[in-house]
Amino acid sequence: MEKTDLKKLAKELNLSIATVSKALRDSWEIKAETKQRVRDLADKLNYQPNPYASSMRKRKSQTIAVVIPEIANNFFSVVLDGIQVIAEKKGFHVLTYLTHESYTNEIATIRHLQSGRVDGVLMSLCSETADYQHLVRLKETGMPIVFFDRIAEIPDCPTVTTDDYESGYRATEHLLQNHCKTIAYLSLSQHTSINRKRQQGYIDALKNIPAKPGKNLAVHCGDENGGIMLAIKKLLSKKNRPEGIFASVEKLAIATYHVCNELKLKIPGDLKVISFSNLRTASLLNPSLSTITQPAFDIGREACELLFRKIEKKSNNYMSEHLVLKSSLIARGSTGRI
Amino acid sequence: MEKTDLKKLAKELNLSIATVSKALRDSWEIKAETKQRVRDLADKLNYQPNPYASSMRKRKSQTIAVVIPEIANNFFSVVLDGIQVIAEKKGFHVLTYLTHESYTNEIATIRHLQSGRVDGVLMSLCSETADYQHLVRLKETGMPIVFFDRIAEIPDCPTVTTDDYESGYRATEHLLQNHCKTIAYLSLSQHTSINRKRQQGYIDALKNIPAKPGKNLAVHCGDENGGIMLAIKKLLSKKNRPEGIFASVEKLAIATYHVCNELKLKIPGDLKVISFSNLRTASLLNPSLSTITQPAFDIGREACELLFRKIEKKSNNYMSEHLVLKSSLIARGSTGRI
DNA sequence: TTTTTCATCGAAAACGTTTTCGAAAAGCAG
DNA sequence: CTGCTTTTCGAAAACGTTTTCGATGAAAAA
Repeated sequence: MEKTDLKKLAKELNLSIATVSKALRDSWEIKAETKQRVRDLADKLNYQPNPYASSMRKRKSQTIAVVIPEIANNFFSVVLDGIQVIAEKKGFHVLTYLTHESYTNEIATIRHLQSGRVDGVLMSLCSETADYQHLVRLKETGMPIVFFDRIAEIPDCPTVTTDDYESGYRATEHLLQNHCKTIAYLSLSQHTSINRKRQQGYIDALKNIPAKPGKNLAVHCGDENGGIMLAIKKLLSKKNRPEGIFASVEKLAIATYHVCNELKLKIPGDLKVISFSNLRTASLLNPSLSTITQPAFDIGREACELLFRKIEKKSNNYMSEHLVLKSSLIARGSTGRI
Repeated sequence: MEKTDLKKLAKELNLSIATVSKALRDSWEIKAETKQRVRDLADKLNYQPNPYASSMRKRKSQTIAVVIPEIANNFFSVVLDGIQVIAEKKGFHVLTYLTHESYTNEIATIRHLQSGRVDGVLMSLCSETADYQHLVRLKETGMPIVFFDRIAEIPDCPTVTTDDYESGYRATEHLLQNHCKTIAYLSLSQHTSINRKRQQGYIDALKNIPAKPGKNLAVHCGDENGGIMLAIKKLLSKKNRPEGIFASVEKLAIATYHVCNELKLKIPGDLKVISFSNLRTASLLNPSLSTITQPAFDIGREACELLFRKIEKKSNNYMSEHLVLKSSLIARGSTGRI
């Protein structure tokens, strides 16, 4: 059975292509009875309009792109879930692109997105990205972009983030209250927006709290596994190793657990750990992991809704919302008293 | 700066649209010097060909669809990673669709895929799916489909799976060897291909092993969280509760851990647990979780490569490969002696 | 009756590519 | 200089929609 198109329907019904097209989109120009005839045959022949022809003619693709550093990651995969739910509700399709934390990949992806393949872009920067030229160029073509989590500071671009500064502050405070005298801050890269804010929260907590402040100890580990393990092992092997670790992303906490196993360090006895994390098994770890948990699903939902508002009424160009959702600190065993 | 298209390039260069088009795709018909002129201007004006026009004309979209039950799932997100890597290498785009374990959603998605939006489909069935009509119809339109993990038995459809029967057998055997006299088998649904094979392995292991066989105890929990917790709680509250649990998917093991916490049951003392799982923190759980781990990334990679072979040489219709990768059983604390 | 309006449809021009086919020019052999 | 091939390009027809605009006939208003 070859594909059925408008022409075929038209011939079969003794109508013009134009009439069939209008009937299918329920135009007022077409008589009710004709519409029904058209719909019936369309159903019978299982007609599916060619999305590429339609997209070309209407110059919109009903498609959005999601550009993220990685997918095998609890945070991003849940965000994507939220995005998909909204997109599906709007009848939009979702193309996902992974940068794998590579700036070069990000450039290439963004460059490609100039083609008009998508009507909008949802994006979280890769850890290497320190320059926003490519994103500014994309934005200048009129492409609606919404950033989430790892955002780019670009004028008139909506963002969805969490209260990273406050969370960083509270996490550090939490460690201090649990008697950590020295606290290390772990991150992948110093470039990302989230790192800057979380680290600033960490620094300010160390400064402002009257209890004898641990010294500022920030470690940027890079994003590949070997380097992370090495950096943490080095940190924890020093004779004056920190008493607490604040991991700015989940994989650093996981690595810390593994290193502690290797070095026979007890959590929370020898080392207390808290981490940004969306691990669903945080409470089942040994010991259970204290986390700052971001509302990942809502981030995806809100970012996607923001994007659709941008897509639908481009006129409202003055709109530049910055949505900040709240993360929640959940204290568990890894920061508990011995 | 308005978008640049072939017409604009042609006018600027005093060439025809045809020539510019052919120059950009490096046709032999075009003089080297002309090609260079065209490429230079295209670069300068940042020309990006309109993918929809191109797709319509060439009748191929350079796009594949991935249809999976959920994305916030360690297994599927890693599979997707593998898929993306291959797709990107081939210059293809990836549309993802989530069925959220709903048959209705699956039907709608598959129906839409008849439109020609994609050149091929990678798919894992939702747990409700017991009937393959919609998939057969899609296949009959000539759409290349490759199933992975939860496959549909449809003639001439390549599949990528793991050795589910053997793994089910080995997992059960492992529990028996660790002195479980009664073993419950947990699954989401009895419809899926993986469930049938894993459960059959379980049943045969119970039958074939001479040591006093535990009785066959299969529980199908459904796929929503409340139901799962309830079913497991009911199972473990019975006075003759099983001594071992074989969870056919990760979320059932997680739920089991939570229920055990609630009921004050000790793992592995009161209950031993093994599960199919791609949890990266399995070794860090309390207790560490014995797993059958599937090579998720490779499944994605292989499935995608199979799909591209289907897409590229449709002629080879006789090809109907069934790739079976090996899972690995990793014994950890949850099945250990007390 | 004549003129206007209204309801219903169709012809045709887009949308931006790719590809076929023929034309022109240039080179070469005779 | 003639006939032939080769090189290089352009005209035009697709691909399947959507949309504008005009045509037609019938009903309503004059």
